[in-house]
Amino acid sequence: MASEFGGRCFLRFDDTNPATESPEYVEAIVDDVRWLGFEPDEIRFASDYFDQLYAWAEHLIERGLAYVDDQDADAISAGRGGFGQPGVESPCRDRASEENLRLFREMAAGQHPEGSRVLRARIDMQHENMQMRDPVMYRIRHKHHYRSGDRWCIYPTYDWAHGQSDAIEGVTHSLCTLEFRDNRTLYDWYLEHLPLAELGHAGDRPHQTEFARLELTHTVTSKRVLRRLVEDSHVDGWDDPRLPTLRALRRRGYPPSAIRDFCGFIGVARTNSRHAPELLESFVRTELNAAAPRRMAVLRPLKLVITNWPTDDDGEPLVEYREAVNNPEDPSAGTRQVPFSGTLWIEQDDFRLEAPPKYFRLTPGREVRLRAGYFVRCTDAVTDADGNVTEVHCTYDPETSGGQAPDGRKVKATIHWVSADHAVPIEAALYERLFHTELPGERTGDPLDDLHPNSRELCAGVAEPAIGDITPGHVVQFERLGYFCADSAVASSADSGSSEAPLFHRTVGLRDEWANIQKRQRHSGGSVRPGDQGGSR
RNA sequence: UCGGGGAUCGUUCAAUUGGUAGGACAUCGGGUUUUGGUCCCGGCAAUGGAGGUUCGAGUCCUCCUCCCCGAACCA
Repeated sequence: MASEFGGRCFLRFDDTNPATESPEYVEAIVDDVRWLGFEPDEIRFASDYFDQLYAWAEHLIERGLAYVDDQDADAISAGRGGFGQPGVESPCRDRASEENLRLFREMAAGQHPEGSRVLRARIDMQHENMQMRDPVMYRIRHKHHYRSGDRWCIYPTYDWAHGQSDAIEGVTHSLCTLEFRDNRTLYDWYLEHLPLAELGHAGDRPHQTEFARLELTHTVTSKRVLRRLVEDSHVDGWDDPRLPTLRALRRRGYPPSAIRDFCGFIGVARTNSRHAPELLESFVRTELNAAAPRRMAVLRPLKLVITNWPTDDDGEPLVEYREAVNNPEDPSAGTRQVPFSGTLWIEQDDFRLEAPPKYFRLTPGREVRLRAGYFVRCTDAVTDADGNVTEVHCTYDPETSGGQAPDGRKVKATIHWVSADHAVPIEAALYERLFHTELPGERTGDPLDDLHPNSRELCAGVAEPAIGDITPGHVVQFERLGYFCADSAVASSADSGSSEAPLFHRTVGLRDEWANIQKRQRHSGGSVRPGDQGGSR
């Protein structure tokens, strides 16, 4: 927004609570923001302003607008009243300002125990907005702060720090999420009662604007719940590709530009809404379709033998190098050589002993095209004792080397493959939504009750040799399977068993028409709706 | 219970001062295609409800309904 209007953008950490701040979080957030593509003009901390905040607190005390309250947290809470019930004033509320000043200085000097007193703004205990019922400005915390060290033992609350920090920085537009709407009244009250002119900033004081947070279905964004997922090992860490955190999306291969496009497209609104992840995924696909190099990989291998494949003088099957385009969307990406021979791995999904309706792939008697290879016709299949297909036999047509038949006959499917003798083992992680419901926790109150039991499936697969070109952190399209990101973690946190195979995270699948057809076939599944038959109305 | 926000296709974001409700995702149909991908064409589909003002209301007024936030020494 700052760049759109030629302004400057500050990234500020409101580190007002020494108990919940740590440098690790700061570094992680700054790192995530940079990766997303934003360079803050300045990084600031509310703790930079503790001195000014303290001086302003005395300013309010001197004017009878703040007082030290000796009540404990429970008493203050009880005195605040409730929705529709007015609060009651604290017995300390009319203390003389000299005494308030003395007490406040003693608090700052460490002469009072933690929790014994607070400084409150003196506003209105009858106010219909709870934020205005004498909010707490300072609390005593005898704790070390990761930035201000042991200099302070009283710490400002968020409300007392936020607007003032904005004012000190000369911020004009202070953006925050919807739940702070009620706090805005207090934000304005503080700023109106402080000598901001002394700051020397030109123009108006800061103003707060609220907008709806970005929510997605089938996941959680609550820090509390995310932490539970991580700490209770439901996921592998903050960068587990199933999480919606920026570092997770990064590890999964989401291009930052796709995330930015998505955010720009949905815009900024005040409506509480929850976007379907499909929309984000469509931006990811658009980006990756243009940029990702193509390779062939087989995730659930099934052996295919070409029975009429020629052998060389030693009786060994011939090896042929086929030229394959690296990206049909980008001719400049060039081509590569892919080894082809008489024994190949194909996808189990690409063969059926008995083909269901609309199934275009391999089945006995049918001819399909091997991508960048030849037409092959299935002659028969070998099954084991349980009836599982273990091997598929085909014959190839040497005339179809160009991918077309000279006699003009067509095939309805093109399938991918990997030469068995040249296959390099890989491991692929396929992800489902982390939660199987749109709004996790809606039924039981606990989001974890809606965890998808199999949100990750690991496949031991094979890929063509040129997979070696794909370095960690980069995304490749496995043809017909989706986009996959080479894992960038030093040691894979996924339990990959004994395999040393490189790990690929499926960023997102390709649009899958066949999956839709199957879904429809399942839903119609022989049952006919009553109205469809009778023709009566 | 009181205060504050909000409500438009299945989902989501639009719609000058009141003037034909539009796009994207999803979905369905068709075309192209050596990825059932991409691309192209087309279809379906909405103003929460009831009144009122007006030639004309998603936009203005009244009442109602539903959803979200708010009673931390959290942010």
